[in-house]
Amino acid sequence: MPFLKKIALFASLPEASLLTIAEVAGLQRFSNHAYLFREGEEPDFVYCFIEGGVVLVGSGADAQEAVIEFFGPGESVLLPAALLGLPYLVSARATSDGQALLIPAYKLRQLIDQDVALAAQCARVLSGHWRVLISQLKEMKTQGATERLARFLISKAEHETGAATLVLPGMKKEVATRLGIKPETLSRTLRKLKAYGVESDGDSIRIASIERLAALTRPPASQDRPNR
Amino acid sequence: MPFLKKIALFASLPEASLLTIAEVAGLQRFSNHAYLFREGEEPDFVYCFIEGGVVLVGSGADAQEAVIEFFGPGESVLLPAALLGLPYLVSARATSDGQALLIPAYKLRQLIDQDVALAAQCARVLSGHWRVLISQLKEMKTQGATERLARFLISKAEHETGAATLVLPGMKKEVATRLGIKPETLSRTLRKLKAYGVESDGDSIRIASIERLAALTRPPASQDRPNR
DNA sequence: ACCATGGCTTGACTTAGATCAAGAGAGATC
DNA sequence: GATCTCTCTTGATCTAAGTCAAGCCATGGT
Repeated sequence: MPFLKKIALFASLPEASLLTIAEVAGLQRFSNHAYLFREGEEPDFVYCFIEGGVVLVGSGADAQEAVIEFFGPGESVLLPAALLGLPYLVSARATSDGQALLIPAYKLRQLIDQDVALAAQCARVLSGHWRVLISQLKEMKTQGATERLARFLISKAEHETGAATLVLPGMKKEVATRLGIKPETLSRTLRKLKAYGVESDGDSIRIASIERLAALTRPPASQDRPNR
Repeated sequence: MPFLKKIALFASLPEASLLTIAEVAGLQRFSNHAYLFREGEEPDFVYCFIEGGVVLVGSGADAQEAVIEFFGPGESVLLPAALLGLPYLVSARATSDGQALLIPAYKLRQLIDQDVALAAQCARVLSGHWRVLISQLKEMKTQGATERLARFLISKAEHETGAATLVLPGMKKEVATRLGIKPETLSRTLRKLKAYGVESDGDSIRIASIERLAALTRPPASQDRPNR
């Protein structure tokens, strides 16, 4: 199982642990827009993406969807539900064709109490996930739609300076709810960002200068604020 | 150290682990409104509350504060930053006098690679925290201020049916930003909830019927929706 | 080739919540 | 006991984002 090494959860584990995992892991292909699992279900597996990715969505009341986050190759989802044996709080919908490694939840619950390396790595990966959510929550509570979109785009760019081109990790309407806004508002906000050097064509985006865009997110701070 | 048993992180650990932890843990008293640590600092300790609690706040641009969550007795904060050795993303301000157990971060980073029981328990506690944040994010993205307040109040009540009395876990303005709204809006929203049997006096709240309040959060769902 | 379907954009209008402003109480401090 | 400061409330207005509605364009099926 060469690709175990590509999954953050397993990359740093010693050979012994890898072997045990390889024994219980299964491979699954999935196609775009397919649901890998749904909110409320009992957790059967942890999903680790080798290729392609998913979006985690929570379905609020009404028919509203709340996109929590996008996940791609090397990342894992559902560790929390699997470890605690509690129903999923979110559904996962594929954002492309791909394949994932599935680790049975009950196996993981056994292994984690026996294998220090695995347990410690789980704790570290979960810590990272926690920090991602904290950042998102902070943004939701303190920034407006424009700033959030700007930071989102920057976070999807590889480098942090100069120009960048990137592809949105999902449909525009998914990106919209990830940002906590409606698709219509995303459309308009994206257009507003043209003035800051952001060109969009379908699902690919070109940022002329990341610095310029970043300047948007922290208000001038000092004396003069031209307009706004 | 009898109170190690009262901390969720340690409650289920075997004697051997408890002893190692007791050796490195220190006790600290703190008083209301004091900052235990601030955003951006290097993580020195994990904090486990024996008595009293804190609020985790992230400071967005400008002077805006974003309250992430309240933590009280038995709970721990900062595990993620401590395990990863990354700067805190939030500050912690006491919401009452109290005392906390401090575990040095570097010790924890050592222990977690040696003690399965501890590592596994960290993973489980972090899983729980992750789920709490997911729920909050979902609410932020799909519900209005009124619904969020209602669910918040319900979550602070001990039982889930009948009447309940509760004390807000912090100042009203902290509760407000925890909910992602301004203090003024909290005031008004609280008043709106009077119509649903919620009486407030200072920081104590009386809910006449939790079921009635809960009904608010899931819209009628079926055919007829009176007004709205 | 035709017609659905569904995603995206754009415009006109509405609204939930923010902002600005003023005042009431409750502790502190001198 | 008078004054400051700080939290909370209430009222009047403003605005960012939501809603409703129409149209465009790509995709996919018949």
